[in-house]
Amino acid sequence: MFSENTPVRNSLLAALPPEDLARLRPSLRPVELPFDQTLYPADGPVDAVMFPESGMVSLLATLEGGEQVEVGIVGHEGLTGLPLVFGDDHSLVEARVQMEGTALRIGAAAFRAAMEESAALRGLLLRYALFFQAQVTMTAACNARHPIEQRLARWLLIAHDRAGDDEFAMTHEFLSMMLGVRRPGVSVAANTLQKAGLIRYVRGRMAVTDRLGLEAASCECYHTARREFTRLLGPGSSRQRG
Amino acid sequence: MFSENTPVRNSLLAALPPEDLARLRPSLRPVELPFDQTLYPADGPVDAVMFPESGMVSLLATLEGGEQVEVGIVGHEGLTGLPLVFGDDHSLVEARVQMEGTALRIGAAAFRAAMEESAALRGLLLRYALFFQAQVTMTAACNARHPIEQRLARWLLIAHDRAGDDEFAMTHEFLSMMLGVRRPGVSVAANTLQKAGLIRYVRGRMAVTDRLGLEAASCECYHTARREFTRLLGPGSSRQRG
DNA sequence: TTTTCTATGTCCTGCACCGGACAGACAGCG
DNA sequence: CGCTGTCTGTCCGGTGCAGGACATAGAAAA
Repeated sequence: MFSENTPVRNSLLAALPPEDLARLRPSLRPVELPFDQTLYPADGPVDAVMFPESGMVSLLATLEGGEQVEVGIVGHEGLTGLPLVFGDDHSLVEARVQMEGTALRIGAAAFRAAMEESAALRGLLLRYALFFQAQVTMTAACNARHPIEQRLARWLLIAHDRAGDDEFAMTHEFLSMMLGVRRPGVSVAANTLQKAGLIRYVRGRMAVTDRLGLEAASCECYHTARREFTRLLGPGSSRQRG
Repeated sequence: MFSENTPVRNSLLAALPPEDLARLRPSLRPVELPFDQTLYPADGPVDAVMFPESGMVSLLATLEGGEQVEVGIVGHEGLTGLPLVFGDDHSLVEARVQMEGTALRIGAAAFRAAMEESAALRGLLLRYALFFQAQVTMTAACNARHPIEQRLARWLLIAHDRAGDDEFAMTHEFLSMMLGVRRPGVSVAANTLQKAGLIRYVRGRMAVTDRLGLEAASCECYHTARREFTRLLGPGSSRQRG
């Protein structure tokens, strides 16, 4: 569907052995990820796997009353449609685009076939699934114990990692939904971070001005998840353990 | 290691085709799960998979400062050592026995071999992994939004499911650690549930007296997780989707 | 320019829960 | 029997955040 020489910008695909990637390529179609698009709804069918090349997708649990809580984030380092990796075609959570971008899409049937063909793909995606589990685990602990300001810092770091730019679009209103707190709560926390010189923002534009300071202001959950990512999917992780 | 005719009381093993189970049996050893035993530590190696036949095991994330937050629970319906299912031998979370019981244990190497041999085992355990993910997801949302009383009710229901008895050992102190709240907070919530006639307790003995009422008092998270379990692992779930 | 919309800052009240402390109650043990 | 340890109920002050409201300030539209 696109030239064999086009470099892939999704880390998972990039980590595949060239032959495995080559076999996968004909099934991969580039697609846009427009802001606010729902890739699949909560408690509904999953018809494709997306490998983002840019942008950011949130996974949101929906509670009765309709309120949503973010439990995971996917960018160019991962994939959406995780249930398909497990051989299921149904998702408990909604996948929604939070920063526009592009992705490579593969339909459920083709994906299933590819998984059966390629042991490298299976191993890699299972490691990603384990990382994602770690992310959700840290979110559960974080939601239970950490104050807004630390969670905000964590979220901004994750967004910064995916944005590919120090500046990106982001309102307090939006952040409040992601963190599951009130909007003024975000304003106060963001103000504190801004006064500390870690970020700058005006009307929906957010900029990270002191990355290291922001890391120090966040809870450990960010680092724990990143360390887990590196262990499972970082350089040198493909010669495998168990 | 034990007679081929001994019925297995672990739901996952019981759901295996007889031939697959028979092949697995020689590697399975019955072990005790004494109260408070750590099966594997946080951020440490996982050397075996355990299929509990009774009792209950908590998975606990540890935050800096040493405080622990429960993110998942395993009983006779599941297994511990989930990273081994993903081809990894390391766990971010601690697995600790919270209600004594027994389990069937299989070492990491034998488990790995069994996974390679049996497609049924792989499929089944991947579905369990997906259910477990749902459990952690709901916990993340629940920790973010639900008050102590509802979370307590949810936890008691989960414990009740595993206990195999309407009465079981359970102190407020212990519950407070599991829920990540103060002990008096549990006392107040438990008192409310008791006054409503849903539970009874004295000095470390807890009894569920109105199961349906307790379900009504809990948040939806309990039902959501149970529905997901039924869908993935309940009767008739083995002829597979994707 | 003025109008309108959206994003942000700020204030209020109220509640859930924290951290800490303490007293009563029950159980096991000498 | 009393002693001791553990479990539970309750109260304190304090805080973080909810729910709600309102003012202000950029930005976009007219």
